[in-house]
Amino acid sequence: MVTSTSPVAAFAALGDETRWAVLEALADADPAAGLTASALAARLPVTRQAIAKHLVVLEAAGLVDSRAVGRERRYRALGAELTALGRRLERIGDAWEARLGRIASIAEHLERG
Amino acid sequence: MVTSTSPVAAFAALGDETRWAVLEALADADPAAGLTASALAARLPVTRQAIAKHLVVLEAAGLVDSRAVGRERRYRALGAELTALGRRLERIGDAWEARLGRIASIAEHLERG
DNA sequence: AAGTGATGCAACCAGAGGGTTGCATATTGG
DNA sequence: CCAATATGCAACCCTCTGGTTGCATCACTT
Repeated sequence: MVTSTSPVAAFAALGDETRWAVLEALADADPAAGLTASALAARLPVTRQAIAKHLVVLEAAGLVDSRAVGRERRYRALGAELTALGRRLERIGDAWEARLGRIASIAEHLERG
Repeated sequence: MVTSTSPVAAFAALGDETRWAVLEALADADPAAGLTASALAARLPVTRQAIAKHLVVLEAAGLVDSRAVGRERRYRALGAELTALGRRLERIGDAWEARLGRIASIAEHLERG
């Protein structure tokens, strides 16, 4: 797990429609090659610079990968990180539900005396 | 599934530390009773009004539940929604990874001739 | 060597958002 | 009925952020 930053940052990163559009475009692209900021800007209705900023956020959140290839920089979507984040959320939710279950069973015991 | 709004809104809601603090406080509380905005404000270092706004966001995102009890309003954390959201994320991540796997296997086939 | 295309950095703008204070309103308890 | 407590609503402030334009830079191609 290379998940460097806090999950909260990752959720904040996922809390923006444009960023999802970027992620989906990256997921659609050839993972081996990746996509450049310019290529993404061609597909989406915002400037290259705006895309670049989103990519910074996504990379800081660990949801995206980049490598320099000559004069361009190729980005890839990291599905595994998304999966890990999802599992984390799932565990937390389950824990909360479990607590609810315990309370319910205690209440049941009390009722029965 | 009562998940009304878009998942993006839910992620945005989860992209704030204070909101996590609120959620955790709610998860710690007795689920049957819940907590009021005032009670939460007593536990956290922000105003009741700030808490109230966060609760609006969390409820709109479907992560929190509320019911009026006399003159007060009790909030509960909905762990199940969190779990569902987590599963969703997991599925998307897995799909992206699967695509990566397909590409890899195609490449392998091509190499073998 | 020169032109072209891609990136990076900086300034700037407008709107959203987290936070506060203040006040009005409603409901409970004596 | 009256006082106390909890909520709701509104205005306001400041920061963050998504977006833009403009310019400098750097690497590939011819």
